[in-house]
Amino acid sequence: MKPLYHPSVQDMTVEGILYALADPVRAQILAEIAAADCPQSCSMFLKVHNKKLPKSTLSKHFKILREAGLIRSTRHGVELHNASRCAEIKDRFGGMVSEILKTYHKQIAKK
Amino acid sequence: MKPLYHPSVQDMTVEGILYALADPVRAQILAEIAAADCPQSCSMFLKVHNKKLPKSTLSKHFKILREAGLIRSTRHGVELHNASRCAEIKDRFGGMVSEILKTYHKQIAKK
DNA sequence: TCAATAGTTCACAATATATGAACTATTGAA
DNA sequence: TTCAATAGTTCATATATTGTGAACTATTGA
Repeated sequence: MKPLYHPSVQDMTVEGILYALADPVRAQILAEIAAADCPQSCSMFLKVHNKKLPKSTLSKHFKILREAGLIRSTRHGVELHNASRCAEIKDRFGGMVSEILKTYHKQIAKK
Repeated sequence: MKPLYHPSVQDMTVEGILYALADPVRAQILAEIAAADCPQSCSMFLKVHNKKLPKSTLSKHFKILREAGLIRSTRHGVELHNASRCAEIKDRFGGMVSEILKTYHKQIAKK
């Protein structure tokens, strides 16, 4: 299988991150990955979110998060483990990303 | 002329703001409006940025910022004055928006 | 070897975007 | 008043992007 592309921190861009997080589904995926204490598989979201999304769509969401630099995906057997890169990117983007997730969280809580 | 739509703060969304700011041109427009001490016209950007963008495109960028809730546009004679709504939205979104602009600024400075 | 599972890629229909051209609104001057 | 100039919007449409079912690849365990 083609290796998964992960940008280095210096190749990441603000616009790439904002594009990735402008979709509430992706923001929620990142929030759940960041909140979990172990890496999460893609299929976990299919189950948790009740298969509302086709898996090709979910796969693409993960790819966008990965190529924006927000998550790191590593293969473990048949599945991918997705971990947040928040710690790694903190110097350059961390405050922004956590503000975004925090503000989404407030918005969801309000509804 | 059709009145310009401005959402109330409670009708604004995180995704709408991120969508608007995921475009570096729009982020720069907002940064310049927020940094200026008086409201800025749309055509000012045409001049400052050397007419690199068609005015229909620029008009659309302003509309997106406006309808995301980030700027307020008021007609003064033949032109629109655009002012940042940062103060007004600070409670709900201010930290996020200023982090985004700050992070863009760092990115531009680095290049 | 084969079935099961996880995820990706492909194809393409549906949707969104950018921009030149035409249009509307306002002003100031003749 | 009319008219030209200026600011900005809207329209039409060509181009690009997105979402998704179907087909495919990779890995594992039986």
